[in-house]
Formats: sequence, C-alpha cells, structure tokens
Amino acid sequence: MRIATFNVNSVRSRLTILERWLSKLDKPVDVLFLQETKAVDADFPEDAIDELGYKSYFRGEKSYNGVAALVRKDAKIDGVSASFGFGDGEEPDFLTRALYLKTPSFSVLNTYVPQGKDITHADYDVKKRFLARARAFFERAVKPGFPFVWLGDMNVAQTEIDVTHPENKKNHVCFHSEIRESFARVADFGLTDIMRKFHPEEGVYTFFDYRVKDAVARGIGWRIDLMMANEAASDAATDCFVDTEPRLWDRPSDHTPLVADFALS
DNA sequence: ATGGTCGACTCTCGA
Repeated sequence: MRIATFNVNSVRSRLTILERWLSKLDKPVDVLFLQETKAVDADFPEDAIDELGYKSYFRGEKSYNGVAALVRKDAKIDGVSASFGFGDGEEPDFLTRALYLKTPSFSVLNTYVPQGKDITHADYDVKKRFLARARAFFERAVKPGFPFVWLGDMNVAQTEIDVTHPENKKNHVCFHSEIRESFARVADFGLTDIMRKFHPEEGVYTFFDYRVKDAVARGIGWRIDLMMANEAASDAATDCFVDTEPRLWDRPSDHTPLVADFALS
C-alpha cells in the first residue's frame, strides 16, 4: 500500500503535474493527500481526477487552504470515510485544513497547519491552537494499535537539519522553539517521522520559497512536509522518500511530494 | 537586502 502527500499549491493549476507525477511512478499511489487545493468545492476538478483513476474527497474555500484525499479506484479500498476539521466546534478555517480518512485497515489525518505569519501575530496563536486540537483529536479518534499516520504540510521544521541556516531562523514561525515544542507535544502521541527512518541524511527538503532566487539549485529549503506514523504504521512502513523530480518540471509547486510504502493489506 | 515570486483574484493577500 502506497500513500503520498503533496502541497499542490492550487489543484487546478497543477493538474498537469499531478497527472504526470502519478503516471511516472514505479508503483501507483493508492491514496494521495493534497493541501492548498485553493478551490471551492464547485470548482474542484473531480471529473479530471476521476479520469486519472481516483475518487476525490475534498473541502476547499476561495483562494486559500483546501485539503483533499484521492483514492485509487483500482486499489479497491472498501469502507472509506472522510471527515473534515476536528469535529470540536473549531474555527471554520480548520474545516479546510484537516481531513481525516478512515479505512478498515488504517487511518490518516491530513493537515495543512496554519503558517502563522509572524511570532507576534495572532495567527501564530491559531497555529499553536490548531496543533493542540490535532493532539486532542488523536486521543478521541485513534485506537491504540490501529495503524495511523498524521501527514501533510506541517509548517514546522523539527530539527537543525530540516532547514538551511537554522541559526538565522530562531524567530521564524516555522522554526521557533515554541512551535517546535507545540509540534513535539502532538508527536508525543507516539508518532515517529518515518522519512527519517529511511533517510537520515542532511539536505532533504520539501519546500523551496519561490522568492529565494534559484533556491532548488542552491539547496536553500525546508523540510516541513512530513509523515508521522504510530508504532503500528511505522512497523509496517517499508520505504518513505521525497520525490524531487517534479521540482524540475514546468510550473512546479513550491512543495515537493513525499511518498511512503506500507506492508498493509 | 523588510527584498524576492507565485496563485487566486481585483488588487492585494497569503505563503
């Protein structure tokens, strides 16, 4: 079973990249989780994605946010259900930032964690609240021992090797000690960063700022797109990697897809 | 370098 996560930065403008990426992989992605689809539900390209062989679960809003799960029809995954937000009467914004997909053999929470703007901005508090509510959601929704993965655009770099020039990022909303502690409290649910299980090396990034000149070529990036697996899912993981190829194509997203394989039926 | 470049959408905001 193969799952993937990708901050697509507009699902409509990135349809060509999605199709090209899905068709070039050696093994098909069974469930693809997207963030920043940037389309209201009426504009989500459900039919085009159906033609690629995937059923879509999605919720978006105008211009910003938006999450989706694309389930490969030929994978014959029965009993799929999707819900949005944390179901705790949250900010409406959270409904287009969190998608929980449940199947009989595994479940996944796909999040687009608020970026936070600045450590003095009110949105930074929203970011911390979002993370706290994700942890509370795990406590309610995930049964111990059941394979579970928290994935998506986390907007948090966890360690010094997950960002270029960490010494200059101490007050950045994605690297400040406070937000890394907030993230660690969520991960303390028993989740491990499974890409690191297979790729401990430095210099692996999933985000390159469009505003930094030649960021990809110069290797100036962030590793903020993650898959965090509980013990049952981590034990079943056989690989997890960042696929750098789509960065080289026309009109790439600023994020890079992350793929994982699991020995799960 | 308080810049830079994208995407969605009214022109400026969010990243």
